[in-house]
Amino acid sequence: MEIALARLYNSPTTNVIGVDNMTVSNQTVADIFDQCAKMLQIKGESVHRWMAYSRVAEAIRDLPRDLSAMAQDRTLHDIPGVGKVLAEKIEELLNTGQLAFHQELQKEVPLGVVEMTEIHGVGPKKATLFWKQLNITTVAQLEQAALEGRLATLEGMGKKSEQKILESIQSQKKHRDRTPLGVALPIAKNILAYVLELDEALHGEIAGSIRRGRPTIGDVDLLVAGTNPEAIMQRFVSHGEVEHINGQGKTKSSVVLRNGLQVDLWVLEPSRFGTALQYASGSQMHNIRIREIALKAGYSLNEHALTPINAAGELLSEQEILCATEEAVYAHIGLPWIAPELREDNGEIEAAKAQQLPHLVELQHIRADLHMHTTWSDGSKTIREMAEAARARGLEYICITDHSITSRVANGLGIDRLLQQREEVQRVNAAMGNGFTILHGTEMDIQLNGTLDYPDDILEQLDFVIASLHFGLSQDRATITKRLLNAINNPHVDMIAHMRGQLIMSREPADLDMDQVFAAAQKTGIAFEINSNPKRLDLEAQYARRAVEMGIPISINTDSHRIEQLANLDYGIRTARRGWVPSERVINTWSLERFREWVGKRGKA
DNA sequence: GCCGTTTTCGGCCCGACTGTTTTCAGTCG
Repeated sequence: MEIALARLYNSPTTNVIGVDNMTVSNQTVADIFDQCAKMLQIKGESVHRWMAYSRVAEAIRDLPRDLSAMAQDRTLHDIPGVGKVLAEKIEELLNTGQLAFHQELQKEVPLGVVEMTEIHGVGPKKATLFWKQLNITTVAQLEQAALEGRLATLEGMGKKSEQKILESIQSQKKHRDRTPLGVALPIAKNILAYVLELDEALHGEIAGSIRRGRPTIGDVDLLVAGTNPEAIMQRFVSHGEVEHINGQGKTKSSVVLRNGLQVDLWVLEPSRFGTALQYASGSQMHNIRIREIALKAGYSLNEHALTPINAAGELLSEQEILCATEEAVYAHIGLPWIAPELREDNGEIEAAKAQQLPHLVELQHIRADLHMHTTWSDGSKTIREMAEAARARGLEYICITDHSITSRVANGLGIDRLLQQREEVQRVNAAMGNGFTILHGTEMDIQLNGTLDYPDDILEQLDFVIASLHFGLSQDRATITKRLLNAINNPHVDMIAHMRGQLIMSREPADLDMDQVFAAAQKTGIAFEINSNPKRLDLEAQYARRAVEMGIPISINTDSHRIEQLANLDYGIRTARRGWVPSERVINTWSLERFREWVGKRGKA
């Protein structure tokens, strides 16, 4: 996990004293807790103490509510890992914009030393060594010292270590951030396929955070079952995109690609594939919990096997249990298989124990795509071409939802063209024949003042109405929330698309008051979209989960502007599964009849 | 610092790889 120091420093909340009318974001609290964890670690505090801060930071990042709202409800203790001390620290941050404990720590450990530990190959011990021995307190100073050969003279260091640190600093300058899922997944598939071309590589899986469906990826984890690890590893490191080999062993190797992405490969014999896949899929916190449960059941669990432990606490290695599948791993410790997208230690283990895991939506459950564009606005294909492509992908119905008039750059439709388009939809529908239906809808803009682009008497005539925020996304919280509520409260609007307006790693989400938004949606019965475009993946999983818990319907759509984008549905499904979304709650898994009935009950024919 | 069909204290997962050692510490996942 990387700490975004720049973001933390630039956040006004850390510099302002005595703020009362300023909201401290969840992100800021998480960043400060992460820094506390790092500083405690450098200070040599107990691993359990600093891990407590790190765990809570991670939990806060995945929270679907504002900490400030939770503090008012007195529900901070509901966050796993938050006890008396951390709840008080969160409240201090929310109330004052700063944390005295954090500032005290900074007097003992310079933040530049924390920053050094973010360099690959530099941990708390090395960072402390450079700081205490050479008085180095910034990454720039560390780079200079490495160039001058001063690091190699230290105890426990040598020329090779110095060179590695130098390379890490320089490579980190090129590639600091995480990688979007939409970039990492195709690369992972490509490299895995390349390795599997080798006869000795029997089968494999993409593991890690890609398998869990996270919207951004730190590194790619691959797993291969095979009989000749050396040959498989050699094949792996000889892939054309490999720029640097971090390490190459018999069971694990790690490389860096030309684009800066790190890829790790584990190779195990097929009989151990299940334990290895379970291990490599993570998350770390899920695995810690699973291994604790294994211990209570009398086993030590690692990536190779489940090993029984006798009363004296000794491993009975000769009795180890091999698992070729993940199902076997979970079964041996008394749990049903848990879908990888749920494995974040976010309640999935408790649900598994209670036999209450959700029946998650799958790609093949989807019968319709309710959000796509054509040449009528900014799409590249005609209604007919989009329909044919959707039918070829196995869908039963689609809804054409071109932009409305306010999106002038997207050639948005005025009322006249919207009505003309309806006639063409009817013509193409007839031409398509039985067994496939094209619905006519719109993706209607919500104007800056909250006004909708079409009047109610026009909306009434459409099969399905989407409302979207496309601009003015940096309005203040009260303004943009009111604007969105205006759309949610219109009975003719059936769905809000890509609600928060985020673009992964390039645009922050709008500052919506999500408590108000969810409450309004629960009242009106409107659906929320999970947009499958890998640049959006909006709603994010934690909000999708909250929607499910509140009974708000979900729709998973591609927002396609080109035929190839229809395949993006896979990303939306992964996001929905991370959000614990069961298929019966997804309106486009329903038959056309049921879907029409649902829309009809919302106030239209 | 958290947590509890081992509850208010004593626990809190497990192994691979590298470089510097000469048996292991540090880092990473």
